[in-house]
Order: sequence, then C-alpha cells, then structure tokens
Amino acid sequence: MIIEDKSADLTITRPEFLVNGSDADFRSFIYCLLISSLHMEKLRDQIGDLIGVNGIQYHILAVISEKAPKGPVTVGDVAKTLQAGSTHITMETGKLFKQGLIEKNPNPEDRRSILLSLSDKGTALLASVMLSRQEINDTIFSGYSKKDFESFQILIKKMVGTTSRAITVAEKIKAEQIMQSHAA
Amino acid sequence: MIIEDKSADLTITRPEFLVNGSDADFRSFIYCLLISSLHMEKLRDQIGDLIGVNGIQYHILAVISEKAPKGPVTVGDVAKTLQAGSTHITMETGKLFKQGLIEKNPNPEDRRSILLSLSDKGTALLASVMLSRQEINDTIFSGYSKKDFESFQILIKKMVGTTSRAITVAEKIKAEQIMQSHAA
DNA sequence: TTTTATACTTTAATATATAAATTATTTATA
DNA sequence: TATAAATAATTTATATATTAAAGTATAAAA
Repeated sequence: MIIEDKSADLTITRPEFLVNGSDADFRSFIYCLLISSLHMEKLRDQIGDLIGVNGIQYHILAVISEKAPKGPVTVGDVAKTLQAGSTHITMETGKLFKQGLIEKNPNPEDRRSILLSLSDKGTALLASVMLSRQEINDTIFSGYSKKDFESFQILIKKMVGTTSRAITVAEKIKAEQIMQSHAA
Repeated sequence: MIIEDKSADLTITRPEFLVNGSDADFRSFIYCLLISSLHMEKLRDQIGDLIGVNGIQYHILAVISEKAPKGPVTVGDVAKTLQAGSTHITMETGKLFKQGLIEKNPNPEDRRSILLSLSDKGTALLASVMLSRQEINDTIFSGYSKKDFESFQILIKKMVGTTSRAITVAEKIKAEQIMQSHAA
C-alpha cells in the first residue's frame, strides 16, 4: 500500500520532489541543509577562535584579505559581501582596529567612506591559520569528486538566486497579510 | 599566462577543487553556500513572522508537528533535532506554551521528561501557513529538475557527515594549540 | 543504599544583531 | 550657485538570541 500525504500537508507541491506522493525526502533534504549550515557557521567560529576573534571578525579579515589586493574595500563593501548590517560591520571592524589587526584609512576618492586593509599583524595572524583552514576544508570535501564539486557548485549558485526570490515572495505574502488585516 | 596561487594561500589543497591552480571557484562556492544559508534562515524567520512567532519557535512547532504522530517528543528530542541547547528549547517551548500553541504533559514512562504536542490552536496556526510554505519552497526549487534534486540530496547529505568531522578536526587543532601554549 | 547520570528548569550573564539618530560628505537639480 | 536628497560611517540605545552555572527531580547502575 502506498501512503500518500494529503496535498494540504505537503511542504512542496512540485511532483519532481515527491516520492510516492510524500514530501518526506524533501523534508529530510531541508533538514540536512539546515544542519550543514549550522556546522559551517560553527566552523567559522572555531577558526576565528584559533586566532582569538569571533566568527564574523574572522570572516571580515578573510574578506579584506581576499578583496583588498583587487581594489579598495570599504565598510559598506564588507557589509554587502557578508549580507550584514553596516552598523554591525562598523562595530566589528572597530574591534579589529583596536586589536591592531586592520587599518582604516580615509578614502581619497570619497571622504565619506573608509578603506579597510589588513595590518602586518592581521596578515600574519590570518596566515597562521591557513594550514588549519586547508585541513578543515579538505575534511569537508573529502569523498567529493571533481564532478561532485562541479554539480554542487552549479546547484548552490542557483539556490542563492532562488532563495533570494523566495524572500521576496515571503515579503509579498506578509504584505498581503497586513492588507487583509487592515481590511477586516 | 596562467596565474597560480602559492600553495600557502590556498583554502583547500585537493587538486580536484582547483582551477588552474587557483581556489577562486572554491571560495566562490563557499560564499554561495554561506549566503544561501543566511537566506534559508531568514525565510524561517519570515514564515514564523506570518504566524507571530520567531524563527526557532516556528521550527519547534514544525518539528513537533512532524514527529509527534510517530511517537513521543520531549524537550531533549527537539534540542537534538535543532542542534540547539536544551536550555534554549526549554525557554522557547515555555513561550509557546504560554501562547497556548503547544501542550506539555508529563511523560508517564519517565517522569523527568515532558511530552510536547501541538494544541488545537497550534495545529490550526501551523496549518494556516501551509500554503505559504508551499509557495516559498516551490520558489526555492523552481528550475531544479528531479535529477538535480536527487544529486543535491546526495551531496548535502554527505556534507552533514563531513562538516561534522571537520568540527572534530577543528577541536583537535584547538586542543593542540592549547597544549603548545602550555608547553611554551 | 549510594553513586552517577539524565531531563528539564531557572536565573543570570554574555553575545549578537538591529533601530534610530547624527555627522560628514557627495550627488543631483532647480 | 544654492538647496535638497542621498550615501557612508558612526554612536547610542535597545532588542533578541544564546549559553553558562546551579538546582530539582527522577532514573539507572554499582
């Protein structure tokens, strides 16, 4: 006997994602996605901890290190890259500056903004966790083939776009909800 | 001319993940992974907001709804599923209880633990966002074929395991770091 | 029985993130 | 040129989320 969920109980309706009419596999997929996200965040915190900063601070250092050679990096750039509030980045870069890990210089092209760069100390500190980063990343992707990596990359890249659209959909639903509550 | 990163600058060493000796693609992959994680978390918060609870509370309701029909669900079960501290879950389930969305009954088989279930009100509230959940999930996975879903599922499921091992690796590295600092 | 472990809770502390208002500067436009 | 609007960063205050430590009750093991 095949058990089919009633369609109102399904978390997704597209038939491609249902197995015997059930979304059980899809739910388990979402579950895995969320758990691995938590793990990735935890790893970021752990690497930060190796050099005495928190996860976001480590991430900021990594972003500056990667982008600064290619051109100026401002607080706003970092905020956009990390999809965090610029308020938040201001505070965290402030702490990094106090620790002497980054430098903040006025942008000669736009004096409202500030250019961030790694100090020698910051560069050295980041370099000191490079081997650990490698070991951790190698572990995460052990057992994945080149082909796996290529498909994975395509699938995830697409998801950045679709989740972004889903957020818009959710906002639209919320707006409708508010409209209806006002009408009532 | 092919530009090769010096191996000390690479965030991953496995050659399968390098393109012309560079880990640029890999970095962009990790970036996409983190952004889509943020998006997923935001979506959880948004769905919660539709029914007047926060993201974790919504997730707790969803977990209870899914697991309760299959057997007893305790605070600890939810904590394990969500990989959160039981302290946290106690507080959040406490709030859900006060709002009348869940019921808490002593477990007759083990009087230390407590069985969680959705109240009628909670069931109704969760049912009221089912269509929105569908619309949002359909959006997230629009453009994905059945084959995409199947590969994606395999890739992500594997990653729960590898990230979990990576966390252990990071803990080991931290332990070594502490040992060395004591020796010095 | 005594010890140890578990499940949950409470309180308090800490960490993280956001909002609102402010300053300085730039860009657009009348 | 003068004015208005927009932007970048910051500060302060606040809200939210998360964890730590200690405590209670119960169960399981020695």
